[in-house]
Amino acid sequence: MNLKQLSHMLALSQTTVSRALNGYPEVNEETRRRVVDAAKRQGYRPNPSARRLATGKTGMIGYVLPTGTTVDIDPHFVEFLSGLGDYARSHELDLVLSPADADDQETTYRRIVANRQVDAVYISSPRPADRRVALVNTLGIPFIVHGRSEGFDFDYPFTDIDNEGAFHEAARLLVQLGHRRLALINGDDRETFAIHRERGVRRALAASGLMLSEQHVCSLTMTEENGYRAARRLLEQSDAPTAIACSSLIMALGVVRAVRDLGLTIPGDLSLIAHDDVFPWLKPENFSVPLSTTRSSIRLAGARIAERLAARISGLEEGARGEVWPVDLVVRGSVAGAPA
Amino acid sequence: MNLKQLSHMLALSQTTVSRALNGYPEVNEETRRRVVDAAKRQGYRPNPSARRLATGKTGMIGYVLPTGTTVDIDPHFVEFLSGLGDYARSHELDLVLSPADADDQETTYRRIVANRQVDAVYISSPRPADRRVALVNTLGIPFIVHGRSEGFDFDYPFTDIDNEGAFHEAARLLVQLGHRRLALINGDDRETFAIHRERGVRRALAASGLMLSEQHVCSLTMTEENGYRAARRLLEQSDAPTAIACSSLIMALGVVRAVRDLGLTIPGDLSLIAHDDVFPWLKPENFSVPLSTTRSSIRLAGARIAERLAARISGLEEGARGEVWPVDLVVRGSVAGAPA
DNA sequence: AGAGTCTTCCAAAGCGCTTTGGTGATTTTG
DNA sequence: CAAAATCACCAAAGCGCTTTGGAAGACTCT
Repeated sequence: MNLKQLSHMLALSQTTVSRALNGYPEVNEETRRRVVDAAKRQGYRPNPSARRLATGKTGMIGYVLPTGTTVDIDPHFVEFLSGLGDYARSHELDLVLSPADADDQETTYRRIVANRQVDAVYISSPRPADRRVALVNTLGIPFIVHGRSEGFDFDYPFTDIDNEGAFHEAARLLVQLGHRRLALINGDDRETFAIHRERGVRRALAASGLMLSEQHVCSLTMTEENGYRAARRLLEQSDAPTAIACSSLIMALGVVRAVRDLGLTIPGDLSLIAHDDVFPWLKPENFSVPLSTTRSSIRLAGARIAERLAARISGLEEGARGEVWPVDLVVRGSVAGAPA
Repeated sequence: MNLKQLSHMLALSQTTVSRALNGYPEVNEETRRRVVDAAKRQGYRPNPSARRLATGKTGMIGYVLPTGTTVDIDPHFVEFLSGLGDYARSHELDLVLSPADADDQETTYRRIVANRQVDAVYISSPRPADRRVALVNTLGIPFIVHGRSEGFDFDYPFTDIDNEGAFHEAARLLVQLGHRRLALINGDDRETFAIHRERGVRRALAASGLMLSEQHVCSLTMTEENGYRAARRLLEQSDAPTAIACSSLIMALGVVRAVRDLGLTIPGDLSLIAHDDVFPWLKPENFSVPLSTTRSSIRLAGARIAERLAARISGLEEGARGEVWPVDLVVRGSVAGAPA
């Protein structure tokens, strides 16, 4: 059932039927009702291919997915997707993932924009002066950044959490508990979130006249194994830290294992706070010693970004507003006063 | 730069240019070269919207993503996606995720087929007599099932691993080591993979005249917390098992925690084998006691399924061939002879 | 009553591609 | 050497929508 047939059986022109269905004003309300009724009864659904050829609108949002045999997709992605999908579903939006060579995403961005394959895109895991952000900004496609970039001469719309504030609070608490030697097990420090977290820790330490020494900060992709390695390295130093802030729950698993392997205890010998993106399958309260966390649901972020993208597509949102969400500091058993 | 302009500057008809570019035979090789050259030089790329309106081909593969506030996307998904994306990238295929109400995916399948939004789809986490499989089969869109369904009067194409064989081998090893009371911590037993795994364990036990008692099998979604709960329940029974087969590494984390909480040891008091889908961020060899596993890379499965979908789209693959991959049993420190 | 203004509808022109159904020119065939 | 086959190309008709540029009729206003 296409528009031609439908309009024919209604004895109306395609124009009128199209307009009736799309809510244009120049059609009699009585006629509109007839049309809408008939369309529903006949199960008419406009062919999206035809519509996009005519309008350029696709009803899809895009994401360029960096791939490669040595490239791993972040497990956070799936939670983000849950939120995004949940919103998108209720608004009949689809998500198209365009796999790209991790070292050349630009080609893909250009392609999906030139081909008008999607109405908007989002960008995740941004770095300072991220080229993708600059690119989509000049290409002129609606977009939202999940996280923040830095160092541009233009503004852009983003949704981020207060990484600096979160890790500032975490470090401040540890300092107040008497810790003098803090360490940070961070994610990839080419990404902005990691930079902000380090900044937060340093600021908290500086406020008490302390420093984060270079050998007390690790920056690694967030795997259990890397968490273990980092923790061992830190704890086997002569001036081993008495407290660690850790950028991920998965890494924290490794930290806990290292602590155990070394015959130490949490929080007796080491206090630990990790960032929790809220996975359904791994909860900080279930660690053998319940883990203190800075908590922010990445799933909610996904839903929010879908919402903003939808708003931009339909012209309801404009400009370069950035929003920064506060992060909860949840104190559980893994922190205590510094050992004597 | 569109076809019209290109053909005009070449002083050829759109027909000839189109055919030259798409490799049709009825065009002089010399002319074809001219056309291809010009197209490359001008950076001409056919508008996909127009092409799909004309041909119905989209260059996209689809996946219906079950969503809902209470629905969690399986973390395995992201690894599967890595493989899928890696293949898709090299073949200029995009993936479109259509979020659907988890309780009504049929509407979405019908929509993407009726609208010709994708050239093929894949289905994951199938159950016996899975309605989605029956549906796409009748809808007539090319598809591959990742995993297996059961109980249809038709065949369908799938790629699965030998779950029954894997857990049969695992259980057989444990029995040979003298274990008499085995337990199974399984995934959702409405899904085929879980049924097959249980079948494998039962078969191995039966071969030695043993049984899998009802209170020794747990079926839960695969989270750390559920692994913990299941293990505690099992180990606090009067006839506690001396060996556990576990369907996921994430659950195994919980099992290990439970064992520790109960003051038991692996493998002294309990032998443990888990299934490993090969995550980059959590490796069985890094468990405090290295974990024995049945191993099969879900990422490779993703790449294979993308490959088969591509083959089906281009007509290179037909029929209902199912393939079943063998699974490695990797023995590490977490198994030992049954305690006396 | 005639001019202007809405209201409500329509015919037809895109959107940019593929594909059908030819048409001359050249080569092959009996 | 005429007939048949092949080659290399083209004009135009879709694909199914949206949107432009009217146009007919009803209504208002002076």
